[in-house]
Amino acid sequence: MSLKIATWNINSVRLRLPLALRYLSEHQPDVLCLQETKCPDDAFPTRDFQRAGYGHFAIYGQKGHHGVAIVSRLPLSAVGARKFCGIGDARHISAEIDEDLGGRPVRLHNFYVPAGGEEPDPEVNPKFAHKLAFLEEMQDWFANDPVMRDHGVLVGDLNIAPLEHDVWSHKALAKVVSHTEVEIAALKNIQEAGMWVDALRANVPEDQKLYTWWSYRSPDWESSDKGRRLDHVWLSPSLAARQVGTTILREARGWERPSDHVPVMVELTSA
DNA sequence: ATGTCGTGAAGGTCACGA
Repeated sequence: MSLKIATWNINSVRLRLPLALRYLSEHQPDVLCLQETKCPDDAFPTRDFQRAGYGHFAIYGQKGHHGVAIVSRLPLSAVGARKFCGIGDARHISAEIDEDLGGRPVRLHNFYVPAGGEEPDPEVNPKFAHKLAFLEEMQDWFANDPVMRDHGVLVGDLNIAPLEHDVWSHKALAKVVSHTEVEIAALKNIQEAGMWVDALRANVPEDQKLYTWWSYRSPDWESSDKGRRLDHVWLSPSLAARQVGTTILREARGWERPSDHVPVMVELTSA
């Protein structure tokens, strides 16, 4: 037996509901974490997910922008949504998955980290300052709250591609928001504070290119392949030992009216 | 530097965020 957890920045859950249902049907994750749902909670398409066998929800959305949700066929409990930087802008939700994995439930965190705007200078760009403050608060939280990081899975669109081969050109993107030194250092600090293990890179050597996002602005995304690894799955040590594998569904970028991000899944063994 | 999406509030297109 195993537990399969997926994460996907879907860029509007209502517009792309058919794609979400297709993904669930074809790949059968137990739990799907969504970002950029762009959907108020009372308009979330729970009925459609229920019909597909996913009847448990943890939702934190708002009108227009951002928004996160956990859609599950397993019961969820202890749902929490943390407001970072004193702003309730629907960027984090967590829940416990009541599935026996080594004798205790799994704590799942679903994040949508601020994109950070264009200019990588917190002095002139308040969006970049917000991103850095958000990352620092994540670090403090996981450093100081062992319960929140214990037996945990952290997923989401972290909007940072940390390694050289997490972007199509390390040199071209050195000063582009998502791959700057200061962001990469901040992400590393969070990882260390929470003792998180990077599950995607556990299966793919660091010298191989690995992407989860391709810009809409490139009409030939597949041939030019100028991607970035912005979406992540992190595991606490107790769960890293249970990892079976990960899958990045690159083909979903070529689906009709796609998101610019593709679904990412991790499989954990319960044996 | 360019490019393309989705949403909301207007108002029959544009601003904004990404």
